[in-house]
Amino acid sequence: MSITSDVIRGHTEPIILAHLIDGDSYGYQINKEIMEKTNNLYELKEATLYSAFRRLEEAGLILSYWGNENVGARRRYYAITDKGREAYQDYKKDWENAKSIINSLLK
Amino acid sequence: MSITSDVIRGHTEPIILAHLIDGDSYGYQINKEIMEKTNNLYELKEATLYSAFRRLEEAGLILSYWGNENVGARRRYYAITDKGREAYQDYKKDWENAKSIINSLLK
DNA sequence: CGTAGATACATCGCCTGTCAAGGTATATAT
DNA sequence: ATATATACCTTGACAGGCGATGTATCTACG
Repeated sequence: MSITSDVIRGHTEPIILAHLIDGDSYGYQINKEIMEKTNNLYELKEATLYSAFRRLEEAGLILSYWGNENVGARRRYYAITDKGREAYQDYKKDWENAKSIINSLLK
Repeated sequence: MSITSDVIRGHTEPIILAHLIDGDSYGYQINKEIMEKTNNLYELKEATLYSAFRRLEEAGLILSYWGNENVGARRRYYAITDKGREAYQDYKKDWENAKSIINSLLK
């Protein structure tokens, strides 16, 4: 059983940030690793991924630069900023909070 | 710290169903009890609540009837259906699932 | 009596994140 | 040649949440 769009809403950004905490990466790879991590239970759709990158960059939580591959398709790498790390901690608190609220309302 | 709209998305319906499992109720009361249960951390907005009622009723997960109050404002009561109970169990599984997926992606 | 506040329902229209569909380009394998 | 994998990106539709607004009833207060 996979995860629904509604439930995932709002978690895309923290998921990306969490990934970037381990080091710079690029869209295609982030996508693949998330699928692997979840045993294909959750696939971040490309359109969702790229629109999240735009929002994160505009908010100053990540920054991007082109890789200098001389073979294969070009890659746009993303790096998390200090502001991004802070935001991630906030996100995490929100999530812990939301979890306990939702848990208390379902039974 | 309250809960964000994005994170709550998709949980409104199961929250209402969970409430109705304990017995029939009406909008205003459901709203109040949810606030109490969460110590005012989460307030289901009225517009959200009523639109969820419409969806749930249209999907056959709840049904509604007017109370026979002879004083005060009229109340529209809601009751959960068998189909609603089944749907609630599915929702719960989805939630357990989503929780573990999200947890595995944040750290 | 007027008015404020609680109870109770409802709708309209905007906002925002997700995603299906479509597109581009490079490299490798058959 | 053609398919597949890698890698990026945009557009437009969709749906749920919610601010704003409206209605009606009852109680309390001065």
